[in-house]
Amino acid sequence: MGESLTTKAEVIESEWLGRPAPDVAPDLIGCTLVRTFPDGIQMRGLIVETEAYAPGDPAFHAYRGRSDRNWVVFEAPGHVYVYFIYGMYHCFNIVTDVLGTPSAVLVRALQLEAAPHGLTLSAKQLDRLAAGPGKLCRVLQIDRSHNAQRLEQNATLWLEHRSQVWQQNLDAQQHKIIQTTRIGLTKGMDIPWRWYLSNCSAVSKKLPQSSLA
DNA sequence: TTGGCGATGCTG
DNA sequence: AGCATCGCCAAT
Repeated sequence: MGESLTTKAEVIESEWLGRPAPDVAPDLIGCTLVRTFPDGIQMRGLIVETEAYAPGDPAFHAYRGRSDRNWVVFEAPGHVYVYFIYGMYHCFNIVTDVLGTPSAVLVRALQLEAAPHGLTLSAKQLDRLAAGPGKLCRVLQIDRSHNAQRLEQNATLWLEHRSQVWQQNLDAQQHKIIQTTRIGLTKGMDIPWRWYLSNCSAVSKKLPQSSLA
């Protein structure tokens, strides 16, 4: 009974990520990011907001070619690209598409399954802990030491596919995936490569530039 | 409720 | 100099 609804979480393989970032980014909404800390404790969060960065995109770090910072986004799908910004934040990206084609998805927000150990939080407080790319990295303790690592099961970071229940709810339009323009950019502001889960309080609240007109 | 700005340091 | 950010504080 209920067998079809309790199937084990399926790990996302690099082959699944071997597509253009604007195809992968919406598909990652509803998937789960799993972080294992050095002490073995795991933290899990539903991906609720993503942005795509792809060749020819003036907002992409790789727009002007390979550099010491961005070389990882030219690697095979399934690598992690972490960069440091504004002197105090890290941003976590998933490398997609084929080897040699710079392509990445910025993971902007997670809905955490549980509060970090020792913290007692309301659901609302919990939803704000990883609501934004910098906050996400802070709570998951992701920094440049994770750059160029591979996403695979039992590594420090890996991905799991949408659960059947989540997919069924999406199909039944219990929730929706909204597409908009990206956030915090001075170039490529017209490209609608941001996706987020509707009615989710774990999505970052900031509005894209284009919605200000 | 919204908007402007400072903190902070790496990158090209 | 500019930046794929965030939280504070002032103005509304």
